[in-house]
Amino acid sequence: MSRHSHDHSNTSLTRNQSLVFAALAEAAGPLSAYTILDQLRDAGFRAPLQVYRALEKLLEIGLVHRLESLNAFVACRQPDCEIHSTTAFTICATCGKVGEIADPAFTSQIEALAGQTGFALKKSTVELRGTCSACQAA
Amino acid sequence: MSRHSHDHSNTSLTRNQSLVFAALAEAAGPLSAYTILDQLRDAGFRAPLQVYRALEKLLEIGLVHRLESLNAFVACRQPDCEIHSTTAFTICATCGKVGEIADPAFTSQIEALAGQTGFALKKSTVELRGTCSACQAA
DNA sequence: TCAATATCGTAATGTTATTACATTCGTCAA
DNA sequence: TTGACGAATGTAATAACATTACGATATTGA
Repeated sequence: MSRHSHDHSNTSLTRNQSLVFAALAEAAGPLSAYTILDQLRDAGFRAPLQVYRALEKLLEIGLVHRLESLNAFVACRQPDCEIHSTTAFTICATCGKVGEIADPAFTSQIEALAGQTGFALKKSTVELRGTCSACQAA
Repeated sequence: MSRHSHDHSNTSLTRNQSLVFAALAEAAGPLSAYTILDQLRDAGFRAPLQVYRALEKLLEIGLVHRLESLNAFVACRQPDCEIHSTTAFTICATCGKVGEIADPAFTSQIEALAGQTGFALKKSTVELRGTCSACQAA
């Protein structure tokens, strides 16, 4: 195992991993690790580490993203996020919902930008804060 | 006052603000709030809030940046960071040093990307993790 | 001077994440 | 089948990061 494929199917999750993923998949927006913990008390979760360990695995698989600017996590909404190396997240200040934008041209530009200074890029964090179109309309 | 100019001169800082800024300006890399606190014990700092309050002001002025993916802070290295609305940070995994890249074309592309989905962009966080050219050479 | 605003000091608390250690589960080869 | 090994789990304690609350002091401007 331990292929770094981000294929979202055919990966067998453990019970804890499934529970954490389900919590995120059903949520309207990002959840903190401790919010997940609280939601899973009834399922037997007792300690933060149970959540963090599941998250670690889910992040590795690519089923979940971490939002650095929120210290929170979201389920990946893209069917094939392995194709697009860089995902930009839009985070609405009003409704809290998170969107994912995967644009190959954007990815290239980030790589080019890093390349200009000889920086060997490993991972990009792009988080855009603002107001989503729905909330602007309202 | 409360102009949102990012002009780095002609702003009068209080004692606490100056101390915090000096700590960051002299550091080789980003510092956490608690590291700053420890460094300023001798100067009379006793509590985290003294650091956080100074940082809040320095961030507002634009003298300091917050690195979300590190929970840490750096002094702004650009003479005129008000011109470039979006700064991309490169964070070296080896030496810990942080670089700032301000590219107008990149800024435009991020704005365009957000615009595609009708997202009203307020603030962008772009943090690139990898290895700087110096550390690759070594 | 007086009021308004910004800053400061201190303590307590809240939130996020990790370390340490012991145990259990799953798989696979001998 | 057994037993060895790696992955996953359970639990407690602690570390690291950040904010709330409250009161005092300083600065500024009408």
